[in-house]
Amino acid sequence: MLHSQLESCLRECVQDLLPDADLSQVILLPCRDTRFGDYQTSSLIALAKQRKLNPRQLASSVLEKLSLERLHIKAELAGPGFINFHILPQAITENIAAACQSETPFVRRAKVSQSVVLDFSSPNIAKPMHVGHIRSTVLGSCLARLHRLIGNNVISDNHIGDWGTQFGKLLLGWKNHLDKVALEKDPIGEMERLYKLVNAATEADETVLEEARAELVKLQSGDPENFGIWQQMVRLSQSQFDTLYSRLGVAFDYTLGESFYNDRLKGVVDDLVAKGIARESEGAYVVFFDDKPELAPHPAIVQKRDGAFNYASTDLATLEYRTQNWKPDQILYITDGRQQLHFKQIFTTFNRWKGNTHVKLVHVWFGTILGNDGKPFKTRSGEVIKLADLLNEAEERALSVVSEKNPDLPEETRRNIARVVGIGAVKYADLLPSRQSDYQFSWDKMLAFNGNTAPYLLYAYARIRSIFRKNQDEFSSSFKPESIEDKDLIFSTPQELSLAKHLFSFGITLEQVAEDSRPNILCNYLYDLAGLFASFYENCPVLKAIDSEKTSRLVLCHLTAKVLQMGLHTLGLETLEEM
RNA sequence: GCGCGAGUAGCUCAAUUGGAUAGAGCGUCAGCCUCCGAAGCUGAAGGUUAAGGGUUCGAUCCCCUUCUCGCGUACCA
Repeated sequence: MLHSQLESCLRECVQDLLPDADLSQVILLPCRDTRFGDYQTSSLIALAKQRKLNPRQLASSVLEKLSLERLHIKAELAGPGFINFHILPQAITENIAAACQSETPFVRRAKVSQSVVLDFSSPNIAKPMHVGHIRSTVLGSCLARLHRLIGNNVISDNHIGDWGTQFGKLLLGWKNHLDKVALEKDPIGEMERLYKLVNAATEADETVLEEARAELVKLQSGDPENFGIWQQMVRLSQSQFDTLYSRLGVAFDYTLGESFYNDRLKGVVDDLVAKGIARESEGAYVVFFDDKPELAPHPAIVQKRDGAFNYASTDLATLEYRTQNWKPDQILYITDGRQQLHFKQIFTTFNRWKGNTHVKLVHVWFGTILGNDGKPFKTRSGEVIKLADLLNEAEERALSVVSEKNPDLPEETRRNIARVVGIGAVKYADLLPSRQSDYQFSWDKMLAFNGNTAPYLLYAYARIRSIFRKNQDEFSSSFKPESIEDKDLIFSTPQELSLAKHLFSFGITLEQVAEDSRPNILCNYLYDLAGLFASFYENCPVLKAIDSEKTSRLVLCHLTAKVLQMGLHTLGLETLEEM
């Protein structure tokens, strides 16, 4: 990989000159403004400053020591102490030819494979998955794919909400008001109806609430009848989840819900109390954070006054289980930003409880999806939007667009295109905004065929595939990328050069995404790639070119398609041969 | 009150975490189909990055003050 080779060279030079320098501070990045060069480092300015050296002088001594002939890169000193690097033509052909040999071109596998646990999606039993589950599910599965692609070891775990006080009301409703026909037809809808029914009744009548509590206590103490009903509710819900996950192309290695940790909760709290981490306060067991100013006003309850456990105790038990059984290097929790305080409490408590385990705990939080009015996205009547309805509408809208643009395609083909485009558009629209900000949901923007959208990227891919179909039909020539050598290649137009160089940055982009769990960086990279391809496509005829020019352009098409496909798959999108 | 976010072109959003002249899409205006998919491409106009101060070679980004909005803040997750 050109970038990492160059960065290593740079670091070696710095080490020779300043043996005690922290090399992780020496960073090489693709140039923002390509007029200056292809790669740039500004690290030497900072380094010189720390040591009270003249930045330009330091940069110039580094420059003298750098020998880049082997890499075919030209370097120059600029401004207050930048070094700009220009990729020479030989480096481009060599690296493009090398990429042709790879199954995953331009991707750099991790030197040391990390073990990463991802906690995402986490829907609740007996409730429909709704718009609020999109971001966690889409972002989480994207990160899982990303870590696998760059060579990490991934364990995804769906921590479903299958235990809690709501089951008292559900059980009461199930026993007294269950409509078996409705349950058959729409299990989640029926369970939701039961919950709402009983919930309303409890508000009107105190005794109903008592009955519900009694059912909950029976469930918790292992009453066979209630346990059996609960199992049914879990099974019915899980099958609905599975339907949605399959539409979304999402899979989990484990589904260990809250109930899995039931029999560990008491032990967790006992241990916390024994170690002096939690203590009794106002009847509850509570962890205080007096030594941490930001958390001092926010103690965490690990066992409620009525003796019940809550999500803090469950999350601690879960964390203990995961670290003991899976020994991960990192655990990523992909949830709503509103849980920031909760996870700060959990992480702090866990570190105090288990000492300094090496596991890195990260709360990957995200903002809210808003409607056109800038308020949380709801239906007109104020209801939460169900995920299934959202996906249906996305596919319907996509189908009507495809049918309008391409009426001659058979219906089955159009439906498949609509599926890929519709679901892809939902996912892409969710991953594109920087995750910590809220974003405004818009069908029109999402399914537009221009701008930074899924359809635009899928279109770029489909156009490339169309070139290869035509190449075979009309020219009956077969194209074998694996037999390409650098001497077969020549790139001369600015469009070819920009496109080729942008391909080189795929690997570093993936690493940046993994570093901060920010897929929008990948979205923007792919959008730029598609844009560069589009202008290459306008300016550089492929099939009409001859000899090495044609080969070179076919290679660029091939690698662009490959990178687009890898990138889109990482985001969770399928690709289409035609659309 | 405290904490976490957000405030960037008319609108919706970016900006490689301190880099050189802040970028896209929509909308507006002007061009490009006897040419591999026009679902595309090229160009123009549009900015005191909420306001003010500070740090330095350099600030949308870091620090301080102020304003506006969202979320969280002892027993729901």
